[in-house]
Amino acid sequence: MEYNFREIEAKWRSFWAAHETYRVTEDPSRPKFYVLDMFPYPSGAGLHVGHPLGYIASDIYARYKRLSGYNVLHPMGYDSFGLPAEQYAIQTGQHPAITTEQNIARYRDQLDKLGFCYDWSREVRTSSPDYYKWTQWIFKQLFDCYYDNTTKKAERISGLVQQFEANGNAGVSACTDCETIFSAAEWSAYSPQQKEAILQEYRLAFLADSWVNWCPALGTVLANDEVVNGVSERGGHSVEQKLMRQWSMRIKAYADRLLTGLDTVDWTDSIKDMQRNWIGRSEGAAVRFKVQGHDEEIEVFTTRPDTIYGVSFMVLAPEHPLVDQITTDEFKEGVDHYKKISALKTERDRQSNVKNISGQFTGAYAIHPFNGSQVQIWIGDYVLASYGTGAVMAVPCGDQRDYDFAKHFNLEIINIFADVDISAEAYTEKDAVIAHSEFLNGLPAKAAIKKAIEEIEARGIGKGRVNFRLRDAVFSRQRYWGEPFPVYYENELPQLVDDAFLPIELPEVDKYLPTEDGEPPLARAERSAWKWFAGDRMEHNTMPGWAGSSWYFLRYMDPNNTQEFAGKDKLEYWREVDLYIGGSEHATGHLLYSRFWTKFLYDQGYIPFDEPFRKMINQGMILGRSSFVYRVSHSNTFVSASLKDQYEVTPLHVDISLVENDKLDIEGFKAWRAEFAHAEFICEADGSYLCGHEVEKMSKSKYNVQTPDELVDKFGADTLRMYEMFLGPLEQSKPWDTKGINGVYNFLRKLWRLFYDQNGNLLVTNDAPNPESLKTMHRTIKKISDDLDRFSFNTGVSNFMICVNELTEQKCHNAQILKELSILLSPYAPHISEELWAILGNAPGTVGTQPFPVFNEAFLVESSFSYPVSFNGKMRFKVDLSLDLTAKEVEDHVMAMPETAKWLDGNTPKKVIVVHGRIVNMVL
RNA sequence: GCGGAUGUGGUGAAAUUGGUAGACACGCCAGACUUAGGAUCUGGUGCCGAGAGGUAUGCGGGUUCGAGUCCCUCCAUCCGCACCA
Repeated sequence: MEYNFREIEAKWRSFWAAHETYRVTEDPSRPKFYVLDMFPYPSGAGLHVGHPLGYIASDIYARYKRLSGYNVLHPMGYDSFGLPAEQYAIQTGQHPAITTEQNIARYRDQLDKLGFCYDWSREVRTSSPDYYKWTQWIFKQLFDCYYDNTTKKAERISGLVQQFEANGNAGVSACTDCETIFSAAEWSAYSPQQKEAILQEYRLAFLADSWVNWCPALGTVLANDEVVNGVSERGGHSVEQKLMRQWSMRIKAYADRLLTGLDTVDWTDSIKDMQRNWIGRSEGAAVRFKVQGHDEEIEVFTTRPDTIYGVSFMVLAPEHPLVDQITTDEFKEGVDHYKKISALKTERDRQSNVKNISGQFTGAYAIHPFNGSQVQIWIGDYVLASYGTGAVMAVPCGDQRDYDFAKHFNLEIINIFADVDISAEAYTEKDAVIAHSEFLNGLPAKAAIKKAIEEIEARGIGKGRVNFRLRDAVFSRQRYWGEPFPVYYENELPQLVDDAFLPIELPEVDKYLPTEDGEPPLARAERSAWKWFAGDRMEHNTMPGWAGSSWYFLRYMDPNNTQEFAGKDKLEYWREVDLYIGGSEHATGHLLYSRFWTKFLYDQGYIPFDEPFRKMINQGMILGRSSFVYRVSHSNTFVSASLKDQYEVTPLHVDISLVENDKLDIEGFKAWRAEFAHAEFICEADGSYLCGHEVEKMSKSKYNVQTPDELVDKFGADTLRMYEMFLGPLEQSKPWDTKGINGVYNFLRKLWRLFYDQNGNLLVTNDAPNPESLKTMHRTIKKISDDLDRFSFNTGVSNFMICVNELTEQKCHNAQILKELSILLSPYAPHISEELWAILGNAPGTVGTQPFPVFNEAFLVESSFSYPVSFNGKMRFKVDLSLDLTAKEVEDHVMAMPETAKWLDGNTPKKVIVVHGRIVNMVL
């Protein structure tokens, strides 16, 4: 009887479903373990073989932890709001909910085929009203809180208002954009509109006019992490800077804690560093410069206050609010022109023209706060409006960009470094001694920075300050398929919808496009289309994709709770995710936002932990292996790979299903597309057409997508699971190649043959296991658990192969051994393990809840060791010696051997190193 | 430019603490068997060499009895960030 994976896998899939084998409930008597996958966006293309890589690893680990006695939470769901379903809706008019539903069904089917042990009763979907009710609820809490720098946590706005009423805002230390200082009396005199405008500058979720990444092609704003190389991450459309009234999240408030929290989690250095860079903490000082002839002052941020005597000019961002005020009539035209050009430039243009120095003098002068000299004020787009104060003090001798700017516009360069040559470039190291700088003279940079800040503060012209690159995250999108805000407007004041009326559900609209006047799609909804409506209008924006994914891991703990986002007892039991597996592409998006929300919910006492993901592993990307045919230019003739250099050719992607071992299925190719029906071929000598190949990202457009479905169909889920693990270390990215899958398939068949012979006779015996087999088994137990503990799934598969090879050699069909092997293998290959477990006479469906086999070192004890004997570190021969021999006895034995005499060639070794049970080395 | 990672056979890779480099598998070569199968079994397979042997973990150096592993210089590839003051 052959290994019939089709029958076996179908049988156990339905058994597990019928018996709810993987359902979990809270159980205080057992320790918990939470294993989480990054939930997928259910796209129309379905899963390719790259997607399940991480899911397989986490599934193996979850099963391993279950065997080890843990109560394991291992859920799955869908990040089901998003762009593709909406684009499809725009094109076809079909409601995105329908597309989403279909895609989810396809995903579920594909996931089920792989035999994952998800507790599907806990499934979440971000687009389900039962779920986004709580996304809206969390938004409300963020709206109703501010960040208090004194208590170092989020606090309620009502407390802030009390402070304003009692003392104004002078004594409040909060994370805010508010620069106005007001007294209690002034506060109470403000109109409701004015009060709300001020509160918006404190709220953690707030409305503000801000410079945003506007993507005209998508008709929406994008967050910084959604803009890559100056174009939109999705679709690659150009992005420009625009001042718009948008919802934002004051993530800056958490910058410091997001940074320090990284020290407490077990993530890779690369992800941590990406987040650190993204947060971009820099220490320095804010210094105010007076503008000659104006009351206004310009504040700059610098990390090098020690170089302040090197300031020879100042540069403002073109968008800086004071530019118009200070520009003199003479330069007005030039400044206006420059501002216009900058505004038209897309983000990409600004980035790609790094070496293009441009700027414009404003005609205004600032007064140097220490030496009183006049410094020209310029505008230039190398200064960013959104970083620091949007203005810099230019120190050409110490900053290369300032240096280049000064050279280009022939501005003064003052050298304030002792014994440093700056004739060719700026000196940017922090190790020079400061000169020509009055009270800073003779100090090395580090001491000078400290001294300069003290002096700046003493003179009241500025302050030491820590600045972050991290910007507040834009939180609204001009889209249909996202969470509606629980907000309505009265006299243009945003009002929160009462909890009792949540969720605010998406209203039906006639079209999914923005309105003719550029309003978001929700503006199309009739008043009656809203199930709940108040005020003058509802909020028309929707939340971004990262809203729902910032807290989904909490909902799995209590997915059907209608009273809370998750019950206190459940949160207290499951706590943070113990193991999170997913791609590293979310380093500065999802992984930062979910940490932010977690810290906020912790501050407000809703959850008992402030980091969501204790340990994270980032699986590598599985790349596709694309195949190419080579079309001779201006013809319908294709030339085989080895001959292509003799022609002028264009490579074309060809569907990998038409190619086997680089050989093209010519008839299939002709039938593939009408344009190729009459193609001619210039072939190899043997008449075959060879394709070229290249490793690329897997994508539909490259025709290199391999779906798991066809492989499951051909080889079974257990084989695919093990093969994906066998490919190499989980974290490494690797090209997909099915060549080796036979090896894994053969392994499972070989395993099967330990149970049945070719004629279907059961071979299992019940006699006592022999010592050899026990040794094999216990060595395997040790290796498999060690491999799992260090997430080395690929060597795990190898060790199973070694084990089965050895047992086959030993003709071992012993029930006790095979029983342990079935348990051991069940995390990797759950279907066949259940089958074998049942064959051995155990209760069906219970292999996954057995105790993990106990390693007994006694079976491994060896009496002798084959010592490698090396000379000057080169191994020459081996000798079997008893492990009872002492080092001296080993040495004596080896010295007496004829082989030793041969290699010594008459010499006496200077030294003989004997490491007991390891090696003998002679030093000549 | 800054930060992170990775370089080992024809291929995917292994070597967890410095101790036999290449486990396991693919592929390839030779053979056996046969109900000719994507089957199974046996032997071989880093490179050079007929062999003895030599040589080999990106390059070059160092530490050590002994280095893929530790230290230094350099090179290449991949990923992330990038006018961040």
